[in-house]
Amino acid sequence: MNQTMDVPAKRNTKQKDAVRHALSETTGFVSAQDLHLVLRNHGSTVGLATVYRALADLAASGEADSIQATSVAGTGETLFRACGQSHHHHLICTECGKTVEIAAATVEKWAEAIAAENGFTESSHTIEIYGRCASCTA
Amino acid sequence: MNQTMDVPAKRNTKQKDAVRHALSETTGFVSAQDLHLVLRNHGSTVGLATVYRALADLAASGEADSIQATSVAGTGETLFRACGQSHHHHLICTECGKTVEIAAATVEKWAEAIAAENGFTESSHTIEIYGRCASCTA
DNA sequence: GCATTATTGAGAATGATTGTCAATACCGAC
DNA sequence: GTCGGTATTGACAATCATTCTCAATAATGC
Ligand SMILES: [Zn+2]
Ligand SMILES: [Zn+2]
Ligand SMILES: [Zn+2]
Ligand SMILES: [Zn+2]
Repeated sequence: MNQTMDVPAKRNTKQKDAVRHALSETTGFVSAQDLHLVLRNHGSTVGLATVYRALADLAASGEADSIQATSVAGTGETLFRACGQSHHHHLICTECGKTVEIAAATVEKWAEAIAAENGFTESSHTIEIYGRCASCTA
Repeated sequence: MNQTMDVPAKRNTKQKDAVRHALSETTGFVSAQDLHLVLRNHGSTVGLATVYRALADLAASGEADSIQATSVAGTGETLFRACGQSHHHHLICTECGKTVEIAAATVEKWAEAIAAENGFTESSHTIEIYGRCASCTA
């Protein structure tokens, strides 16, 4: 093996757990800033940078999914959500943020096929569906 | 009609044409900053803010498509590309940026159906496929 | 308990994008 | 073609999300 062991051992901290917990409480996607506010409002003294670091870790380990808030009139912030481990996509309400996880083998195959047809390898994809949920259609 | 005319009449300017032209020259997606550099290197004295404004206009009028550069190790900048008018998606090489426009009625229907099944209306979607093109697979 | 060192938090720094505003250049009217 | 009202421009300041810095703190193994 040529793996120069230099990856710092991870530690469990109250802050990281607090972020994980706060994230699991929310139903839809949230920004790091919003989550930080929620935590502070609950008495936590966690720092903003720490929330960013914790979310980055969760996203890296697959415990959380992240998307870019592009919609309309946004500076494009990153939103996070605690999700199932298996590969899936999202149906998101642009009004209340309600999120439904979507898993469809057919589109996975489609995306894979499109890439292959054009000679692309190591393909990946980004697929999100937006709309206004029943509750918000009033 | 109740349309209080207050939309400022658009004007044609050299700068806007320069941006439009520079954008059409590039084959893949480019950032506003990169496009600004290209223009300056070609002798133009166009300002960065103007390039941003022109690109925003082009994107709004449907003359250009935009995506968020998330991929790997990017601060998430917005990329633009002169595209066909009709609705489509993209297959993008993460290495050289080569872009292929994709149009597939089946996924359009699929996305529409998923939204409807869950009681969502006014649905839209974001679908991009990434990979490494033949030339870059060496 | 103790030493080692990953982690934290406050604030500075960064990078992309947008706002400000006086100077400029379109464009339709004369 | 000239003129005038106003949309547009460009240099720079301002904003916003995110990352970096670094001394202080706390988790882990012994
Ligand atoms: Zn998810
Ligand atoms: Zn997928
Ligand atoms: Zn396109
Ligand atoms: Zn589509």
